[in-house]
Order: sequence, then C-alpha cells, then structure tokens
Amino acid sequence: MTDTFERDRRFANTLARGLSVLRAFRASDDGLSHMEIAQRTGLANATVSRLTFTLRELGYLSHAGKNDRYRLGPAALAIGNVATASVSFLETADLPMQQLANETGTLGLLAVRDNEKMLLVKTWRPENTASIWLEPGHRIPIFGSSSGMSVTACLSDAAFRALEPDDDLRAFRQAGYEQLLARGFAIAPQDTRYAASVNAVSVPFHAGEFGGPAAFSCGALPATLNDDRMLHEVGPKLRDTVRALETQTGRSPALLKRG
Amino acid sequence: MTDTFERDRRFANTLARGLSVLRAFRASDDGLSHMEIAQRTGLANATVSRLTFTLRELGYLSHAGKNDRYRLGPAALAIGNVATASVSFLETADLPMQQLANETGTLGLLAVRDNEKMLLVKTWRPENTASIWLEPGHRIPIFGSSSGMSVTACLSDAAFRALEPDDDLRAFRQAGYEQLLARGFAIAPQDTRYAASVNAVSVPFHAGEFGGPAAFSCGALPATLNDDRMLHEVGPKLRDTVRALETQTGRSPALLKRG
DNA sequence: AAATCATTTCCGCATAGTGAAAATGATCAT
DNA sequence: ATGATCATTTTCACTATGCGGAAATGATTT
Repeated sequence: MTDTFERDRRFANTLARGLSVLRAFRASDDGLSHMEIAQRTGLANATVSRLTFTLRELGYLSHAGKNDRYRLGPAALAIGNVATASVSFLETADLPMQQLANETGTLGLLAVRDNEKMLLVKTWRPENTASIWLEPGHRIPIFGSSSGMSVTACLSDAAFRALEPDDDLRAFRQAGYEQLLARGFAIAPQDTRYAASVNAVSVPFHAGEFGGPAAFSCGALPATLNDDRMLHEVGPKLRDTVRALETQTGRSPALLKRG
Repeated sequence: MTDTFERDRRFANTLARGLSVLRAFRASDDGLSHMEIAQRTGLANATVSRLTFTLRELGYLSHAGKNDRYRLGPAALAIGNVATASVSFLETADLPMQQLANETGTLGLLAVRDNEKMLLVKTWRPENTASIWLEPGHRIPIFGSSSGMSVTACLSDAAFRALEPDDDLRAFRQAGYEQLLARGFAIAPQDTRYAASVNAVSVPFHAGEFGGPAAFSCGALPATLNDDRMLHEVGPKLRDTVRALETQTGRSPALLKRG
C-alpha cells in the first residue's frame, strides 16, 4: 500500500523503494542522515534501515564511520560512468557546453523526457557566476519549460498523443515547432513559463540512446538573461553549438518537418 | 535461495537483484537484450521481466521500440551525475587525468575499494591510442593490482585487519607502503601481478567522500608501458598530477606514516 | 506454414519485506 | 557523572510480495 504506483503485478516495490533512496540525494547535499532519507522518501524508519544496509553492502552508499552521514558510493558512480560512456554524445558535448555556460554566464542543461516530466540529466555551471538553481536529477514540468517545448515539438504525432495532451500542451508544442523551424531554438512564451524566476532557451537533440528526443538548454535568472539576450545572443549560440555537435556525432537533426 | 549472499534478515533481495540488472551493463555494450541480461545476472526469465518493467517505469532503463534492446536510461545518468557532482575532486581531476592519459598513451583509472575488490569508478582513455581493456564498473582484485597496493598501504592497521588478510596480502601491503614512502607511487611486484598483460602504476588519494582511500592509476600493455617507463616517466608524472590535485582540493596526503 | 527462439504473463506457494514498537546508541544539558 | 532527548537499529508476527515453472504470446527463420 502507501505507494501511489498503479498496482501492477509486475512492479517490484522493494526495488523502487531502494532506488528512491538513491534518488533522494542531491548534488548539493553533503551526505544525508538516516532521518533525512526517511523524510525525503517518505519511507518508514525500519525500511530505510534495511534498504541502506543493502545499498551499503552493494557499494551504492558509503558511510564512513559509525554515525556518519550516507553518501552515494562508488557503485553509483560506476553506473553513472557506464551510462555516460554509452551515451556517446555526452562526452563530446561536455567541453562545448561548459564553454557556452562560461561565456554566457548561464546554466547549461541537458534534459530528457521521462514519463510526464523533463528529467535534468546533466548540468554545466558557469565557472564564475554562482547561482545553482537546478541540479541533475531534478524533474521539471514539460509544459512551460523550454526543454519541454523543444522535446514535444520533436515528437511524432503518435508519440505525442501517447502523452494525452490537453489543448494548452498542444498549442505549446505547436509554438515550439514554429519557433524551431523559424530560428532553431525555443523559448517558452512568457505566460506559460512554469517558474517566473527562470528564463531559458532550448534546442532539441536527437539522442537515439534514449527512446526519444532530448534538449540542451541555457537558463538563468531573468535579470541576467533577458528576452533580448535569449533571442540574439544565447539562443543562436546554443543552436550553433548543438548543430556542431550533431555534425561531430553524425546525427540527423532532431526536428522532423511536419505537414 | 540461490543467492550466495549471507542470509541476513536486513538484506533486501529484490533491490539487490534489480541493481544487478543495472550493473550488467558495460560501457562497450550496445544495449542488452532480455536474454543477455538474464544470462549475465543469472536471474530467471520471469524475474528479469518484472525487474526490467520496474526499471523502465522509473527511467533507469530505456528501450525504444517494442523489441529493442535495453539501455541504461536517463535516471541512471542522473544518479551518476549527482554522484559525480558530490565527489568534488572528480570534476577537478577530469582534465589533468585526461591530459596525462593522452601524453603517456596509457589508460587513466580511478579505483576505490569496494569490499574485497577494487571497483573501477572512472577511466580516461588516451585519445589516440585505442586499447580499451578496462571499463568503469569493472572489479579487479586487490591483491596483485597496483591500485590495491596503494589503497591497502593507506589503510589504518585496524581497517586492514578487517579485510582478514593472509600473509601474501600483508607483504603486498608492506611493499606498497615502502614504495609510496620512497618514491610516491606504487607498482605491483612482477610475480604478484594479477594479469600478466597489464602493467600499471598507482598513486593513492584520500577521498573522504567514500569511506576510505582511492587510487589513481595509469596502465597499459607491457609492450607500451615497460618497467622503465613506469619508473621514470609515468610514475613520477602521475604522482605529481595527484599531488597537484591534493593541493587544489585541499586534502591531506593519503598515506599516513606508520611506526 | 511450421519450427525455433525470445519474451511476457499466469498463478499457487513460500518467503521476503513490512512497520509498530522496543532496544540500543548518540548527544546534550545540567 | 546522570538523566533526558533524539536518532538509529533490531525484533517480531503477519501477510502482501515477489518467486519461478509452465503456458501463452510474439518474433524470426526456413
């Protein structure tokens, strides 16, 4: 019980709970205590104990001394590196995205659609400007985010329908499609933006490794990144960076022309 | 039953099995089929089905179409990136290690002790020379590997005893200790090397983030990396690289002087 | 079409996982 | 020290959960 997951006989609950423990960690945490894990995951104390025991045993969590805080362990790192290595374009994207972040003073972002959300897979922080407002592992809405706009715009009609979109999302996608066609990058319309405090530009990328399109973005506070800069500086730069990446890794453009 | 894990009431079996599915993936795989997963993990077919269903549901695996192969999904990437970001020295180490790999034509390696094994957490391939012989996620023995030598040498006596070492391992550790003291890097004695086809130098690093010392290494085929080069070129370079890293990240040297 | 191989679903059963509560262990104030 | 408070682990009785053999479905090849 307790879980909101559909009661599908195939769903392995304990596995999901264990993974939710791993997902409780954020990049900015300096380790988590037992209790913090319990709070973030909503699991009972005893359950957390057993799960952390298992995860520790397997190297996914490490906690140094007796009463130390838990941290993601070597095995978590290893899985991440295997994943990174098999997503070949990530290694290629690393340097140019870091440079772009530095040049423009914005946060670079790679987001992939994961069910009903956009999952931030990797972020590149500008090396001087310090405003960490989004971290890898975080999930943001599809509707209202520029990444969501890019990604939905690239979905085939069939794939899009599977999302059971309402009229707003349909219009949102259409706007994205037109923007990408016209100038190669997408900006969420002011009134749909899911967070007033974040301005972002986004460019789709065809990442065959996941089962669908991904999006590179640059974002910052509106004060740093106003509409003018998005339109005339950051947007075009991001678009060109991603285009170069497509060439280097030999991929077709993400956007397919429609009717 | 079937599992060789100690029957500890605290151990969550389903979680361990699910994670073993994730660990089945290697960087060089181009996805895995259902059956390959079953083979590598030794799990029953039906079990694999349920676990992959769950992992897919949660975004840890993606398989594009109906009968596509499974790949590590966005969520796996995200966890890896969170882990990387919280292990602060990794970001700092990235560039210099890549350069070292390129310069010397060897494979750069970061290994951490994970129970009775050394777990390769990250590798840096030289950009021209192409010989992929070790991948992240792989586990190599402590005894006979230069990383194992560095790491055991840095363990406190108490921590070392917890490994229940035999006499060979004891001598191995002592040799490492003396080598590190004398010249700052470790090379496994010829006759103990676990694989005749791999030569490697190693330098320990105090990674507080895991509960113990880690080791940076450079390795290659003996033809490329003979003892002379290890001793006079690669060893010293690696040592200096790691020393610089210690300074940059403000860490104490890994090796503690012993009686 | 038939045969072979891969994958998913079914389902009865045993066990692995659950959570409340008790026991243990840290930490702090006096 | 001594007890009070908070954090974490272990216990335990119960039963929902995950297990795997076998059957059903779906791909692929001949």
